[in-house]
Amino acid sequence: MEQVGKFKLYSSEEVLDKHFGKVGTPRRDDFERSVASSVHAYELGEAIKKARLEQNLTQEQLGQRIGVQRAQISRLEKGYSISIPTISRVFQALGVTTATLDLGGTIGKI
Amino acid sequence: MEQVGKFKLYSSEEVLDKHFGKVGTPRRDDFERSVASSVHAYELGEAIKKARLEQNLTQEQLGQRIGVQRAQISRLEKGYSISIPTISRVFQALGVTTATLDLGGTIGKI
DNA sequence: CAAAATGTTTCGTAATATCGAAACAAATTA
DNA sequence: TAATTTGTTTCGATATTACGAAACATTTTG
Repeated sequence: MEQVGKFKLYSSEEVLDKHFGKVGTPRRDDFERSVASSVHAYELGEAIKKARLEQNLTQEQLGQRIGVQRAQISRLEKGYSISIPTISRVFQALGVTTATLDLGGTIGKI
Repeated sequence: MEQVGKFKLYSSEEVLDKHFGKVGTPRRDDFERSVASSVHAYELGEAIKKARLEQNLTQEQLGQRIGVQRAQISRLEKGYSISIPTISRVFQALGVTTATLDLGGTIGKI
């Protein structure tokens, strides 16, 4: 692992070892045989939604915290593209300080 | 910590505990007295540059891997805003699978 | 030092993302 | 079930980001 300012960079091996175990272990072998998955904005939206619901907030209420309509929160949760500044604002409003994005595999629209 | 698809969510406390130690320890107390820092695109650019140089690649060569001019790589490393799909493509081209972005504190232009 | 390679910046255009308004849909509550 | 609340979608306007071309600057190499 490597630190650059606030960013930590991991090699593919490090991430795979950590998430699926070393090469030769069952889980890792399963992974190696599988197709690499993509990161989708959808998943990011799911994360936002989950965090919001755990705090029993409506989209309206979350929207008020960052100054947008509930329609906009809906769009973000549905995964219709989202930028880093927006991610920041939303997660900050939810008190979530860090989000880890796995950027490996085939990357689609996010 | 909480997992939502490929995303891990941490509370502010978890992140602070991990990075600076529990409340009461010297490092943490130093942090508590300090001003929360921002995430800047600059740092992300620094991370890209560092990863690129470690592989002895020129901006031209990295650009070829993702199909852009060296001018574009320069801009990304300089931190003139960068989107998630772009982060994905660049880090993937560099073989970096995961980047952790700390989204807490006051977020500036990124 | 001269030439080549590498990195930076500006300009302009194209592609993406933001987001309110307002209609529509689904879920909740009285 | 009727009313209200909550969530979704479309439309259109505005803002932001991507990025080539090309000029300029810096660094490296012969």
